[in-house]
Amino acid sequence: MAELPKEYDAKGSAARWSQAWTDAGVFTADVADDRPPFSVVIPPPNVTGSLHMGHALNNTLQDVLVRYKRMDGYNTLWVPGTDHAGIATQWVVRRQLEAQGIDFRDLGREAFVEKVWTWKEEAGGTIVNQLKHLGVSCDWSRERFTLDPDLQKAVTEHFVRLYEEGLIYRGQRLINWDPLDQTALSDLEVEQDEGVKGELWSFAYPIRPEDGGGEIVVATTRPETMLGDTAVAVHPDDPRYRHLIGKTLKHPFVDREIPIIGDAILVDPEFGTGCVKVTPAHDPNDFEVGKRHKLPMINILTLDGKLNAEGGKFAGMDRFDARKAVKAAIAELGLDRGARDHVMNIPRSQRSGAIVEPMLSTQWFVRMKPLAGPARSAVEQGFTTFVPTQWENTYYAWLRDIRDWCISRQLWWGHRIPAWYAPDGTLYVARTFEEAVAKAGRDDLVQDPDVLDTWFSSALWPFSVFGWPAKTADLAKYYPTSVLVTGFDIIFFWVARMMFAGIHFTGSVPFADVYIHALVRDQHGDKMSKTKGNVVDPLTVIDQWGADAFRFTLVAFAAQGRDVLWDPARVEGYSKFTNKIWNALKFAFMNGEGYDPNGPMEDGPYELWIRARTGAAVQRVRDAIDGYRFNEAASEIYNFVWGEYCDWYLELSKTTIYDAEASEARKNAVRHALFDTMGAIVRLLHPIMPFLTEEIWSRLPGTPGGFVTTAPYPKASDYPSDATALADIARLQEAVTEVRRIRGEVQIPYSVKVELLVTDDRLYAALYRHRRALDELAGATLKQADTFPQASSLAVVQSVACAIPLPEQYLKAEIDRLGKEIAKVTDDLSQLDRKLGNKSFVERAPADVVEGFRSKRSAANARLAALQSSLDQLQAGA
RNA sequence: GGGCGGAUAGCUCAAUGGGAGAGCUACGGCUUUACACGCCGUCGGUUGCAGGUUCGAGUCCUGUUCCGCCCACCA
Repeated sequence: MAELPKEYDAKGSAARWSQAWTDAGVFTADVADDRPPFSVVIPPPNVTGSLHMGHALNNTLQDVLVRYKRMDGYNTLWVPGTDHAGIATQWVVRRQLEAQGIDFRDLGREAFVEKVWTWKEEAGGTIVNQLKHLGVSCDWSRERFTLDPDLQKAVTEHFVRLYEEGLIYRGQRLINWDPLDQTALSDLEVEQDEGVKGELWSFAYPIRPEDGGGEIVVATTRPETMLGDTAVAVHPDDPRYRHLIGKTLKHPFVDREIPIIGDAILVDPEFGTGCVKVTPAHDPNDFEVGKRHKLPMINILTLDGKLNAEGGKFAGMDRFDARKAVKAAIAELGLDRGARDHVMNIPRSQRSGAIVEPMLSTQWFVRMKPLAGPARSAVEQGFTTFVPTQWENTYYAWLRDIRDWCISRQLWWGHRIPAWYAPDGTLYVARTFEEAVAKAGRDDLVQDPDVLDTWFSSALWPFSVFGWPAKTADLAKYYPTSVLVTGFDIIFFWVARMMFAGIHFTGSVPFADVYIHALVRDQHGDKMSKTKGNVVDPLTVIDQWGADAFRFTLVAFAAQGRDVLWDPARVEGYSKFTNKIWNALKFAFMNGEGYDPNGPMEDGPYELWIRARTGAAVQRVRDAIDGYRFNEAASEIYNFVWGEYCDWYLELSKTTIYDAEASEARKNAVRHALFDTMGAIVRLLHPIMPFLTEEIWSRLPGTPGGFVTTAPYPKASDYPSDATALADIARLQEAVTEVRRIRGEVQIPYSVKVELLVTDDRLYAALYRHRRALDELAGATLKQADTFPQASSLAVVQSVACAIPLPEQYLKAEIDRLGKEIAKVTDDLSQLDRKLGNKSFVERAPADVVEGFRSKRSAANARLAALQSSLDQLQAGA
């Protein structure tokens, strides 16, 4: 038997096996392999990113599925890759340049993009390397980047086709403008800062003297926008103001006359003064009013958030300075009508944090309604299933109320919009410049300077990675993919968009299942964030406890529909699990000398038992993974390994190993069970703990060789059940546990052997076969007896009273124990009596349920009687 | 304003309508020859609250409180 290191070397194993797998190309999928495919595309992390807990959880769960399916005989492919992440990446490089005193704008577009590429080549591999530390089994030969030439082609195709179908249009709309990044944003990229304390400030617009004079009071949270007001609206049925509709106001600062209009949709007469200032170019509601009433739409802001020439004397001021200045100027004119506290939401850019301005702007949009419908019904009809299903409602709700998607971004890093303009402004959308020139019949065309929303390219990921629009073999084999594993935070950003893009362009849903996992939070349930300082770095955890323990922890935490509350104690605990397994292996090695997998074997009851238990565990683990109940899979393996294989089988195996009279065939059978069960364990566990299991597999005698990662996943049918052995060992376990409890409570150390006296012939005969086990596991010597000595402790096994003779010193403790036990059983019994005394229960409950309670009652009765008589006897003697 | 999720042992979490469990912690014992990163045992509960359905509710229904999240244009 080969030498086994004293401890498991997590780091060494990770390095060794990662390399070995790569060298052997075991994760490289063969498109010609005609076994059924199982394919997954990674949610591509930002190329700027570094691995955080969310990535770790996400990729561990994918790896569990992928490794499981690979072992289980599927042609398995996991496509890795990264996302170019427009805004985020542009910022990273922009800041680096700023640190060198360079303004990226001075560099010019081409040079800047060149810089970003250089940076990407140098630093973009960080997250990929970090993923490898986690042990993911991606097919790196198929790694993709969303700006790869092929994927650019796919994005262009996507855009052009949608444009040709009338599903993409260019138009002037009110969009979300980020004055810091100076780009438009989609609705999803804007977050609301909720419950901000602000003020609702009122001022008066004077009514023209020729319209009768007087004033009308309006309120606003953004005073500076009054510079863009082109109307004041009242409710058409409001008796207070009805008569003013059609009259005109004089703007106090700019040379403009403002009509009073009636609008029943905008105005709630109950709110504020019942009069609303209308700024169509800077408020979504007002924009609609502007369209309804054909009002002028006056943009008062520059792209960096200052007042433009329309701002009159406030022109050039920053928007927030202008706010104060406008208020002051109004007050000077005596038009200030006071302010009151007001709690409001402030829209901020998800990326930059800047306060977003609604701004009238010409941008590119995707018409969503026609695309959303099929995406919805595909899920409704079950072509794609969300796990847990509750997320389907979230998905439906978003698609139901969807609005058009603003896809143009005023950035330099990203997919350039395939649209060209002639000098006269005529627009040509084409796949290439040449195609545009051909369409235009001239070559003095200028390409649209904007790039596309990053998510516009991510939407194609499940098929662009396979070469779409080309009809590749990979596309035919691996698309649609089997499952998408992702977090709920990008159901709208990504999942929904992949759904409609996939359905629209390929005619089929991009994945059969969507498994939605939770967020990783800290121990207190708070979101991890750099500002809070509660971020846990996965690489630090891996470094300290090893990737196996880390992955096991993540999987054990991944209960459906629950957030993961990170608790460092759990990793420590599971690192002990790796140690436990290693030591079990060590035990097998120490006693495995002479093992011959093909030699004669004679199984004993314990071998039959562990085989049956293994089969049951295999089935439970398979069921759990099949149902995406990852935490259950982890806990089943944990309990089986620790609670059955180690706690029971290893101990029971000693009865043969240490038995000088046991035959070689018996010993060989035990060695086989030790190694074979370990072989089942490492295969069962491999998807969760890839390195430890590969390390063990490589050393395990009796395996066919090769990697565990390509070994077949255990099947329950390989481990036949055996009802006799199960019942037999259950009885033994009951006896051992009973003796141990008495030892524990009466405080008899194991150094003191006890006798277990049995009068019942059948029980004695049954336990006799296990007398060595009783000795080994409970320190009890089995003896047949006619009567029990007065000074003894009571052990009840299978409702039969047995006795453990006790030296004088333990009798007091035994009396206490019996008292407590009697109280417990009495209580127990009274509940059972109550239940079974209930006529309706006995009549209406299913027979097997009633029968179950009856047998529990008779067991409790027997136990109580035994306890009572034992106590009586002891007290009589005392 | 609408919607979703959660609330179970000190902590983190389980429990197809059939007597509420596990791990960790705590407490007691054990240097038993794989493992003290261990072994054996014990304590610990009005399942947020109030109703209802049912022979039977942590589980289903109604209401309610707290926590978290998502969506939404009230100036």
